[in-house]
Amino acid sequence: MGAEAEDTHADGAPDTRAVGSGGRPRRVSMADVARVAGVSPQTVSRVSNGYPGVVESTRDRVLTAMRELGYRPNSAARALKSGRFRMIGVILFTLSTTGNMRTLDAIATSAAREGYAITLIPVAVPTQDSVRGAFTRLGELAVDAVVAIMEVHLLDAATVSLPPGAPVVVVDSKAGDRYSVVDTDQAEGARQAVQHLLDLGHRTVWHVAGPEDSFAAQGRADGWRTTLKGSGREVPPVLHGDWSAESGYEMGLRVAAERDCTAVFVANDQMALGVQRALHEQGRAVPRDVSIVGFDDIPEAGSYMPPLTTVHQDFDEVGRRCVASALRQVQTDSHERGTTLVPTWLVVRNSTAPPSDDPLRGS
Amino acid sequence: MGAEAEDTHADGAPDTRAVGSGGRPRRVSMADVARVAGVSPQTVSRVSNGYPGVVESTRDRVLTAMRELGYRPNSAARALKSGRFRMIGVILFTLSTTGNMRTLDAIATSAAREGYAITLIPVAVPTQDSVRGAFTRLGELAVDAVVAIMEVHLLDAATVSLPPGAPVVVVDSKAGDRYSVVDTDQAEGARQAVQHLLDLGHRTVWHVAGPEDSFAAQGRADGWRTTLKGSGREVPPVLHGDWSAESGYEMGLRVAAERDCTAVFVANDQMALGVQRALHEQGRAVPRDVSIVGFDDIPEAGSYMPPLTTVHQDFDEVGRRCVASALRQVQTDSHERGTTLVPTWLVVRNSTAPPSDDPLRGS
DNA sequence: CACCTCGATGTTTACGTAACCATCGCTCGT
DNA sequence: ACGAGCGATGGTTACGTAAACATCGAGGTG
Repeated sequence: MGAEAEDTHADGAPDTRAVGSGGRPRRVSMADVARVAGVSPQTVSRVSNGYPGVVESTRDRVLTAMRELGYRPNSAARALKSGRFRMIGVILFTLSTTGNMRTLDAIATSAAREGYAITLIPVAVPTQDSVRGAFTRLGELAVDAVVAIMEVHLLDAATVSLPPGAPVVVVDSKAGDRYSVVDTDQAEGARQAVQHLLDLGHRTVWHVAGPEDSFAAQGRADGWRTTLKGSGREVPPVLHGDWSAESGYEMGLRVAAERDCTAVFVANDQMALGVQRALHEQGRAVPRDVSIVGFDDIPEAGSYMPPLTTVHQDFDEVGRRCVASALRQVQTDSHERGTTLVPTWLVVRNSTAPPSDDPLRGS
Repeated sequence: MGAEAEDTHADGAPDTRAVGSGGRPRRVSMADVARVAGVSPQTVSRVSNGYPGVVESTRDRVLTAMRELGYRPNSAARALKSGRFRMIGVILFTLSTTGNMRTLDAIATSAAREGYAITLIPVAVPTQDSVRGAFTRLGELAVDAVVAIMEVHLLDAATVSLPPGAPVVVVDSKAGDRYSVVDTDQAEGARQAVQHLLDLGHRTVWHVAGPEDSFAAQGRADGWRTTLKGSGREVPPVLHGDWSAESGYEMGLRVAAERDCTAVFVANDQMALGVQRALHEQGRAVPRDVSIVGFDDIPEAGSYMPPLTTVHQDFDEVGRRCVASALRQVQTDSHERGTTLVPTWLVVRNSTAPPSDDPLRGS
């Protein structure tokens, strides 16, 4: 429906308003609909918002008039009056990491189900109009709530100033004492990965971590360390990558040089790909010589060579809970704190096996 | 800056307005700033928008008052008055394909540079308030322009009704006769891939395509077919995947069964990963027995085993041109048509080589 | 020296909506 | 039968901003 009013040029009947050069047609307003339907603008408002207290016949008349005129509510006016935008802002540094992207996707889907749209809040992008000496336009973000996918201290330092009073939900951070925090249970995920390798009989497990300033990376490294210590195992030095496959390759070379190493837990699947390649190039077979467990369970993980055993992150659930918390705060005009952890689970594929008795390996 | 006014509760001086339960503090408006600065609201407006015609001393006084009160422009009121939202809507079905995601990222970055934010327009998501018999809230999208990342016929069929009169830019589609279309030069990219393989001495090139309803997939398949025919080569049957590595694996098994096949052009890098694995499992070495060229040049492509030769898509440039066209239309209140193609280039890595003289392969 | 011009600033108004309150007409209870 | 009560609808107003127009004062020109 609505197609017949979609294109004012294509329709048989020419638009009644001036469409001439530059003079925009001035959108159909409630008053127009009210006039055609023979009711007051207020009744149109009630119908438009689905409020009760409008008799069926009147409602039909209004809806017909709306269709006829191609009426569309003016969200600016509505927002001005109601103070609500039906919009959630998502603030992040980059879309180019799988985790951010999938979290965003989940948030958008979940929000849409509640009738909320998503605005991307760009960060640290120098705007051109700064030269005009005016306040930055990006400060006026028309959002009812904000979901930040970043470490809290980065959020604090960010150049955006959040709308005061707007609820904030944070992903990928601690600080549950200040905001509502939703996150994957990084430590538990790491534990699942490490325990799986220990159960297979590996003496210890190496770790290729993400960048040091990432809270997710820290959480996974902590979980790895804690699990090893809890089992009384030796804790090898941490190797830090930057989430990229390329950095995984570099760390993989380091791992390959450690002839003792029979098992590696890699903090994300992209780096795991690089580790696999490095091991392969160095003649160390996966999983015969070295077992690998990744993190994320990206769609491609099942197509690695060999298919990657990895910790599955439930991004959809993270998104759902973010939106749920944000909207709860918006609707009750309250402020939530505390941390919600979303469970992970291990997906066992072919990159892990018991350690072999390879005579090459010393001691 | 702004931190001192960020939290009305924390400050020493209690807010002069009622902050009680539910009664929100009513934001600082231009009138408030004007009163404090001792000027008219209009002058505040001029300063806020960076308009000329305000003397330096007055401007300073206003800016000081703004800072003092923690003033933030009300975008709803601004949009209501000006009719502009400084917002671009991006409409797409899913974020879960690399191409969509990277295009979105590029658009967001490019838009931010111009002071525009991005709203994600979800498609075909059933909303809860449909039960209320009201118009869907998602129809009121507050955007000045729309970028659609999808085939045009899908856009037409989509459940969203675009704001009438708003400029539309389309990616991944033909229909330059109706809209402004920006896209990667799929055919040329395919040509580069196929020509590279032919130049290496391969007799012909097989093709693992994307889904049939994708315009990008069609464009790449057409480019492949045209290049082969142009060189008088045999055109093998097209194999269709769905962009996923898993589907690439399935098609890879089919390719591996074709003992004649020495070269494959795969329509994206994820599927190429699957093809690699299938060939590997079937004992056909890459690139010795079969050469592979992918499409996209995702960051992981260099970490495949072997590193993948692929066609690089310049997503950033696509995003830039989308935003440029959209904003040009917004600012001049015009309607652009025509197609802009963004060049691709071949990135040669290790998955391609001249065909070997493997005796297994018949004549 | 009166007048004109132009730059700086103020005043008025309308943008489209929804909350609030008023009004109107009907039904139900006694 | 008549008023209370209630459901349906209308009238008024304010949300915060920016365009259009008005005003005011200073400096230049004849």
